[in-house]
Amino acid sequence: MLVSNIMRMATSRHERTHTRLIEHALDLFEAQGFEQTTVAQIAAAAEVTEMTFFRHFSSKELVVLNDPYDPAIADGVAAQPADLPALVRAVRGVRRALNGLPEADVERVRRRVRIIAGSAALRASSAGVNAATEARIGDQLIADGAPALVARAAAAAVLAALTAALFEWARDERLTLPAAIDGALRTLEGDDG
Amino acid sequence: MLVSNIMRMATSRHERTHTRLIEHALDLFEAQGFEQTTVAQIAAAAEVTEMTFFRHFSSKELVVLNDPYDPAIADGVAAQPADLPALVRAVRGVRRALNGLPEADVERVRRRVRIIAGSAALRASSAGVNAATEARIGDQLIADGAPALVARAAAAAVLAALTAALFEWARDERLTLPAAIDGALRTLEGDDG
DNA sequence: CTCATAATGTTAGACACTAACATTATGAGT
DNA sequence: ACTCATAATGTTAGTGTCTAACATTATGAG
Repeated sequence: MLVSNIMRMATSRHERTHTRLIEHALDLFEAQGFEQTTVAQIAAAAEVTEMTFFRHFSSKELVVLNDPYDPAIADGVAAQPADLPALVRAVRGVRRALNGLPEADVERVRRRVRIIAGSAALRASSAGVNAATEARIGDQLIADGAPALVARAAAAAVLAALTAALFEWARDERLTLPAAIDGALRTLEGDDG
Repeated sequence: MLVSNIMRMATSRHERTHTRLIEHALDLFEAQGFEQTTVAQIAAAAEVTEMTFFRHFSSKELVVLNDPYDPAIADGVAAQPADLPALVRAVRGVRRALNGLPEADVERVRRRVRIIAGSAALRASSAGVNAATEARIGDQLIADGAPALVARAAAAAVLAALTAALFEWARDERLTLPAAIDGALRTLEGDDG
């Protein structure tokens, strides 16, 4: 019963329409822009109703903003020695968590980031998605002895720099994802001229 | 004619309903929360129509997000010596721009920030408001010779840390606004343990 | 007091999203 | 293969933000 569930899960109806919605949504966002695309259009392209769209994604933004790498980041921060400055701990924690990124679907990620970077609404609510991670990083820094103000500022700065790196990477074809991330993080460590 | 215009501007009808809308909006946001308050309620309290509300504020968020200190920040960055690291230039530029804050209405600012910090929607779109300032800081850093990636990361980090400082200040009554800002900025300079 | 125009009102509608209930499809056990 | 609980989707009706086009009222300059 468990096994059959797992077997079925690989391509259940729910999952099929889920990916179908994502694909058509991204296509439309690239072709017409995010704000110019209505949920009705996406639903029609995926041959479902608007209602079904909202059953899969609680908002139009969340079709694009699906960050599965979040929990790892807070763990990476927790793994840092507590006697380092808060900002350094945050930077190294993020670097550690993002070192082993799955090389596989980098192009798919770049596509999404490009769409996000191209829409003010998406950029804004991508900050909202990051808020949970930011809070957890801050909590971890506080638990390791940092003052609240310092911890919140460090967490916010690292995530903002990381997001900026992603946007630059999406914009500049010559950049590698690890190179962009490392460049941004090193900026925070003062390793530049 | 010019004089009479100025005299009238101090309390024109437009300006009166403008401030009336703001006051009633903030009152309602504090009493019921931002998302629980409808524009219709605000308009009714201010004795105008919804349409009038949107003529004064292009979105519900913009009643609270009214940052008049933006252009000064980019100027402060421009005033820094170009041979310093980008992050340091950004930090010192912001510090310089925010040194002479009008002491007067600090409590009014704290009220607004508290409302913003208490709503996910407002936090998200406050990032949107900062985007223009962030872009200008980044442009300035690039103009002074910083690589694009470093410039964007530094600008994003500084503004994010600044925002975090504002939220902490709104939350912690013991904090002074200058102290909060300075604490966040010094975190980015590595001046802590 | 008159008149241009600034300020607000009215109406109609698009779009994102929610709630309650109805319908269809899918697979598990038989 | 058949039955049936339930997962998945559909339908309908609505709220709330925001826009556009046009109508009305208030304000101050001459």
